[in-house]
Amino acid sequence: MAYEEASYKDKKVISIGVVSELTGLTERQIRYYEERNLIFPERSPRGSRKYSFSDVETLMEIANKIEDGVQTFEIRQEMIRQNGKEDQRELRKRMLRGQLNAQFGIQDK
Amino acid sequence: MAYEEASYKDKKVISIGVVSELTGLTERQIRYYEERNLIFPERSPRGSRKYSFSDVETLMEIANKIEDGVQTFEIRQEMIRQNGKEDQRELRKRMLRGQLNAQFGIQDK
DNA sequence: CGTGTAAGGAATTCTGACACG
DNA sequence: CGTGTAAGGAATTCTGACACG
Repeated sequence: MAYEEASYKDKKVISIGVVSELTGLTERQIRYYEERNLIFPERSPRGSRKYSFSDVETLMEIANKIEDGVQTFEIRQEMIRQNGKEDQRELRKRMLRGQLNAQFGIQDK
Repeated sequence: MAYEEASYKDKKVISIGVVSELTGLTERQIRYYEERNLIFPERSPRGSRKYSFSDVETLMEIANKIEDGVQTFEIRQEMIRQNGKEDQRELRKRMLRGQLNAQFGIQDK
């Protein structure tokens, strides 16, 4: 775990203008979805928003749902549930790994 | 081949300011290496340079070589040789695939 | 050769607000 | 609720050039 590369997909390096081009959303819309806690860009040293490719994908999904008449509040609920599920999956994986280690001493590093 | 995603690694979406932060190089240096044909950013609709993660990696290698006293001209020579090798590898792969197709009719799509 | 810098302009991004519905 | 817009400022990026060595 010496590396914290987080891979290209999650590195926040894209400015709002490019995200706008990539998603077809206006900057106003993108900022609003942040206000509604649907995405969480980082800030560059100078204060401008930086997005990852993951964020771009999330925004495309949000755009689809909004088009279907889903409200931002509901979208957030879905995301929370979704994250909950992922957390459970991770937890299960970790537990399984623990068992294997106990039985066979498989390296966890 | 319906997709042209080119994966995240090669998508040119990073502005020169962020590349500067990521590589530790000044914008002046980054633009100069482009002038010397070592990197090839795309231009956004409005004309600003856009780099990929691949470009960032290439720039880190360039930075190392420059530090070792290698001149931009030599670095370019190396890159050309390197690309030549990759082309040959690709060619060999393609030829092999062709043989297999001829013998067993394996789908190439 | 590789890099710094001052120069002036054009485009980007930010925030808070008013508007419509 | 979700989005558009005008507003003013601050930061970004661009190009061509002069400088040093």
